[in-house]
Amino acid sequence: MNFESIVSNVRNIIDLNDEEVHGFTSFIEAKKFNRKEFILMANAICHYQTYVVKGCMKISYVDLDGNENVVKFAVEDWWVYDLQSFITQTPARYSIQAIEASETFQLSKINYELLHQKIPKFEKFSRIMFQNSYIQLQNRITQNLSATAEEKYQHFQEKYPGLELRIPQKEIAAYLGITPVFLSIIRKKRTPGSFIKLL
Amino acid sequence: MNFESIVSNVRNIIDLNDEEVHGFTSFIEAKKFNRKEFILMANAICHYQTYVVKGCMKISYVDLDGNENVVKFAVEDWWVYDLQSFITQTPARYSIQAIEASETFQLSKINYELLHQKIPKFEKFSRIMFQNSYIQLQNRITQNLSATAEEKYQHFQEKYPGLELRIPQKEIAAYLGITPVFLSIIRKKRTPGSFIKLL
DNA sequence: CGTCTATTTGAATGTACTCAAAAGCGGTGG
DNA sequence: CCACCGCTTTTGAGTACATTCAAATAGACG
Repeated sequence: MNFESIVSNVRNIIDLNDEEVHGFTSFIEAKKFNRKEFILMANAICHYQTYVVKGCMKISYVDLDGNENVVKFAVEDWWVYDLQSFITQTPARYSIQAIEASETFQLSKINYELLHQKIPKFEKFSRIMFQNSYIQLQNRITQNLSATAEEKYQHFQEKYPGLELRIPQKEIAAYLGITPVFLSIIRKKRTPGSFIKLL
Repeated sequence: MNFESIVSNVRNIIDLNDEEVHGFTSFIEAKKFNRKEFILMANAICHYQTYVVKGCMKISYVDLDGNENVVKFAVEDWWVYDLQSFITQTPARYSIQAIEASETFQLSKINYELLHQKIPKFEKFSRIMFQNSYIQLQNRITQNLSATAEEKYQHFQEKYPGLELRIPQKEIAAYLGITPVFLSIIRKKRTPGSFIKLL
């Protein structure tokens, strides 16, 4: 099992000696998901924090009109979970689903508590994770209030470089809050006839 | 000084005996603000958590196009502060301004730390405040992604009952992410000619 | 190869914005 | 108390942005 990426992800936030690294890795479990497999379904309890080693997930909900809205994508080196459900162990508002076949590490709620008891400095890690989630949400709000669909698409590309080549367009449309049809039009507009111009 | 409302606000989340109530109230300061006065300006450090006893505040930012976007209103019994700036003591992304003449209680960052040392159960209070802020943000995102301006206005009315009668319409428009002109049209449409129909 | 889903294209429609002008409203000073 | 000033709200016309619906095309997978 290769813990390299997840350990360095944690070490970006808190220092860990070798013993602590071993303590941490003994609490996490490797798990693979197939394309389209659900990690969490809405209204279930979120039992895991999931770290994506390889692949892509989406966290989303279906609104009253039946439209799916994607809150965020989680690609390599991202964490994903329904924060509220995980912390309070109440039914999740969101579902989490693999868009690509994915490899993950998961930290269960039980091990999460044990980890904090055993290595108290993970309090800081969790607090910063929480803060970062909050800041990410804020950024989405500030952008959605003001930006046009085209600007939002550009933000998406900057936030998730290359992801537009990996996943279906309708997932991106659900993230941007626009229809797949309109996203198609935007993308066409953004592709100047670069090839033809060379003739 | 009447601490009744703020103490019951805290007691909705954690139990406090009389001694703890006294400890808490000794850390907070009453402060009044005039209409249009700034509690916090963007790029300054947020030194206070502010609890609104009476009046109305807005927390907002100005985007690149020069448009003001209101993140939330704080009326009676609401807390308002730039969470990120307060916790990390870094420059604020948002500014906070009184819309009505307002009476508040403020908890400074320094007293916030002392309070947590002296009465550790305030850890829980802060954690829940944080969670609630997070959930509020989530709700805004989920609504903004899917709802039309008219639906958003309805949500606003449900979230802040009667507030549309107290504050200028342009503030509401800035909250909804639409122009004041368009909000005027929406409101007209939502007022069926009830009086005339009676004739 | 056939089926199913995703994407593209076009026309018609709806939603929200800009600009400009007029009307309303609150405060201030004479 | 009234007149005036500045700011907010309303109204209308024209425009831009984004959606719906339907049909055609392209891709993915067994």
